[in-house]
Amino acid sequence: MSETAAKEGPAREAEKEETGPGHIRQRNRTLILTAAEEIFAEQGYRGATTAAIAERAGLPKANVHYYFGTKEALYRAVLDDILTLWLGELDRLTEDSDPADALADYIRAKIVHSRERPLASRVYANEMIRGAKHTRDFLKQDLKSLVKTKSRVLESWVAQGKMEPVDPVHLFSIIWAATQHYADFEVQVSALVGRRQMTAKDYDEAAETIVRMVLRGCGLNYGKG
Amino acid sequence: MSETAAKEGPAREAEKEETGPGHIRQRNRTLILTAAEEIFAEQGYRGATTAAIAERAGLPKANVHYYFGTKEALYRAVLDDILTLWLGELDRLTEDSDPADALADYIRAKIVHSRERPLASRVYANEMIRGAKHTRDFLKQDLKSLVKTKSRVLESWVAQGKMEPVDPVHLFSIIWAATQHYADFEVQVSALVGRRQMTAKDYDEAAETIVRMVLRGCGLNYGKG
DNA sequence: GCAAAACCTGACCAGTTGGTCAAAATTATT
DNA sequence: AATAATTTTGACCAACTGGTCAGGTTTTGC
Repeated sequence: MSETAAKEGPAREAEKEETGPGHIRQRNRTLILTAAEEIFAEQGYRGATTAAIAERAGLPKANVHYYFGTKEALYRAVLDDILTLWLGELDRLTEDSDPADALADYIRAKIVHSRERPLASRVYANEMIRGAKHTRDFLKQDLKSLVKTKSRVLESWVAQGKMEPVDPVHLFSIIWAATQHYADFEVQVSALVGRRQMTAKDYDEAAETIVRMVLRGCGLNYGKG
Repeated sequence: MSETAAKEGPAREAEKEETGPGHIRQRNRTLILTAAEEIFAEQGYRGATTAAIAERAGLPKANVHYYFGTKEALYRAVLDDILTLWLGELDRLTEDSDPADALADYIRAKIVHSRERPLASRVYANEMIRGAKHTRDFLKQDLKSLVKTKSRVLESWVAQGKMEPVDPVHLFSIIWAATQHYADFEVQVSALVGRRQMTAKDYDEAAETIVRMVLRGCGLNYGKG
């Protein structure tokens, strides 16, 4: 994508008072990006107003436009942050790792993400639902080639006799759908488990259920299976 | 919910020219509801404008307000339609049916839904992502009690030794997530399979992959499993 | 055929929106 | 200390938004 994500500040002590050139820009951009992620997740693209984002960030509206220009540029920057966060996630799937361990680890990591950064997941889900107008290139290039790479890993696992053949696109789709569901549809799942908020145990049980279905679906052992 | 869904017109021949009292109301409400589902799915609640809905329906904006009053009432009517459509969906899960057959049928039916009415799914997904402000009661009452009823069916299957125990809430969550993903994230899946639009075969393969994982995850037979 | 009910709609309105700008305040550089 | 660069912000604007309404047209019931 285009905009650069929030970078680390100067590697100083963990002191509040940062100094040096650009530290104001750094702080305010982060404030705005965080606020924007919240508002975009809660209200959708069109529903989010720059005024609401500014208020949540504790800055005047004109300041938001000073740093990001337009609402659309800010939205792209938020998406950039999310995609950067998600991109390296598939690293644990390698040819010589154990399929069951690798897939289970990946699923559990994705569930942790759903618990810890549900807002990011919701912004992304919103973007997909509305047709991925700002993410077309990412999907057709970065994500597609990443999936292609990882498909070869799956094929090698199959060739090594480690697992049954499974269509990789559908496998990833199911894993992503199931794990992100706990972020995007949190309100529905919460209602069904009868709690105002899901507990850590709820998320763990969700992860184990998904792991169980995926592993057995791939002809791998899980529990009694 | 409150508003009534689109009802069947008088059971006449399949003629275009309907007559009789209320036929105008019937026709225009359907036109507006269909247009509204499209616009709400594409733009989200806030992004959808009554003007855009009216234009898509081929009617002046004031006409939309004549039939539905407010944008919010129209949105609730659209949601009503969707929920009514989805409510009777779980009927095939009964105590004396075969778990493998019943679950497989249900998953395949849900995938058909994702293919044939993706817009409805997207409106619902959007509503969940944004916190289900208009659907709280449905979630906590109708859906929760329905899931509770169906949980007893699952428990009876387990008691009959037909399948392994599985947490019903997570099982349904995974099924819904995986199947609806093909409607909500259609643009992403399309990009990954490398087609502008998914084919019927793509949907069938998706369904079979989900069925395979769910059945084996429940300790049921599927293919070589 | 006629009155009542239902339907239609252009014109209008008050509130909101993303975005601009110029002048002031602060921070960085020399 | 002086100058340059960056940051801050209230005031402003044109476009758009959901919603209203009065007066007209069509459909319905009898």
